[in-house]
Amino acid sequence: MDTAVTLDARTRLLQAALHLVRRQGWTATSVDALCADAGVTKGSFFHHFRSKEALGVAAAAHWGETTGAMFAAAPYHAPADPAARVLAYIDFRAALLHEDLGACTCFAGTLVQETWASHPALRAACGEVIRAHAATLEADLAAARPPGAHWAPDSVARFIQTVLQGAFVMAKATGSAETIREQIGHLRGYLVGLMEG
Amino acid sequence: MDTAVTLDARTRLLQAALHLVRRQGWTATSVDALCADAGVTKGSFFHHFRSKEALGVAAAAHWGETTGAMFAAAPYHAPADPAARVLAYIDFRAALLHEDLGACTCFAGTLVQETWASHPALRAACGEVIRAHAATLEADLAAARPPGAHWAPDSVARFIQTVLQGAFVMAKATGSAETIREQIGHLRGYLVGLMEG
DNA sequence: GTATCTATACCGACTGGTTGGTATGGTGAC
DNA sequence: GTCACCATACCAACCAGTCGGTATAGATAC
Repeated sequence: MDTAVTLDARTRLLQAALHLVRRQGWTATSVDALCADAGVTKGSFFHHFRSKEALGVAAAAHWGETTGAMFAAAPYHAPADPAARVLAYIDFRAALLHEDLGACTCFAGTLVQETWASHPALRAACGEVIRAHAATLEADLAAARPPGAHWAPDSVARFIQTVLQGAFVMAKATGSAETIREQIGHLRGYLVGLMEG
Repeated sequence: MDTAVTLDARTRLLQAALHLVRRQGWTATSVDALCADAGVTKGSFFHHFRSKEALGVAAAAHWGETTGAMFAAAPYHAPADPAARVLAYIDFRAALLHEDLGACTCFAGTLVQETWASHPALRAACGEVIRAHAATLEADLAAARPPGAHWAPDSVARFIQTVLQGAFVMAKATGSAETIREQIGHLRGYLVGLMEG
């Protein structure tokens, strides 16, 4: 028993990265702080990761895997109508929100905003995670697209992520997660308009 | 002559902050780097600013003033129809884009994403700059709102900023400013739908 | 059974360099 | 003189990363 609490050091470091980087940013999160949060020593850190950047790349992949599994198992796939599934995804994203912005905002979006110009490997890893998540919406959007509509499913999938990422920034600026809910409402209205033809 | 090049040290430091923070982020931009970029010494830095954080607050205000003056003087206010003015603003934002993301993305959005939890003064300064810019759109949106429409001008003004901020994050993730243009296209379509009633 | 070998996981003191910030001194305008 | 402005030298704390070493477990040999 107890295996859920006693994770291996590598996984604890990845979780510490998600925890601290979402709250403090990448540069402000030191290797020592990551080790303290994970309850491991510096020797252990550099045994598992060649560098701080390598941990960041692995953490982005870890973020993609854990959130990917969570979304794959979520109930919004249930409706028979593809347009209803898209809107159920939007409502599911809204239901995930709470006032602790450090726990409900996007790790990849936060990380890439800070490292896009200086750390190409981190930029690529974050870009891939966001692209892959957006891609999971394309099939439902394509099926929900009225004949003759002037929009592309992949472009709308990116727009959904754009609004979410922007809402996270705006929420951090206003200090309240309520901002995100408001913006998701506008996004929902736009999608309804697109899909009802 | 030559006054445009020989700005005072304080202004050069503020411009250095805009230049470096937009490309490297807040924590990764050191006081020494700011001084080197501005061509001043550390003594001068701490003569004009009590701390690095104080420079950040002043830089956010400087960003609000310079961009505010630029938008106030922009041609998108010309159309007689308020809905046309809103769409002209959107098109103006699109026209400002180019491939150098470090020069066409938002200083306040970049800064607040990194400092919202750890530097309350910076968070407040960035939040105010973004709020003030969004507020400049409210009058035109209110005038363009069809009678009986179910949207609030201030909320839509925030949505416009949300999409722009999100598009900047997505552009950094994909590595191309073309992403921003695509997202602004969706935003334009949503606004047309809202304003034509 | 046990001695030996090998690989993985982990530890924490240490290093060279950087950080934000300070102390102090100079210099030109009024 | 004095005061705003700037320069230089300096500091303690902190940074990412290194290094010599230990602990443990499984495989192989005899």
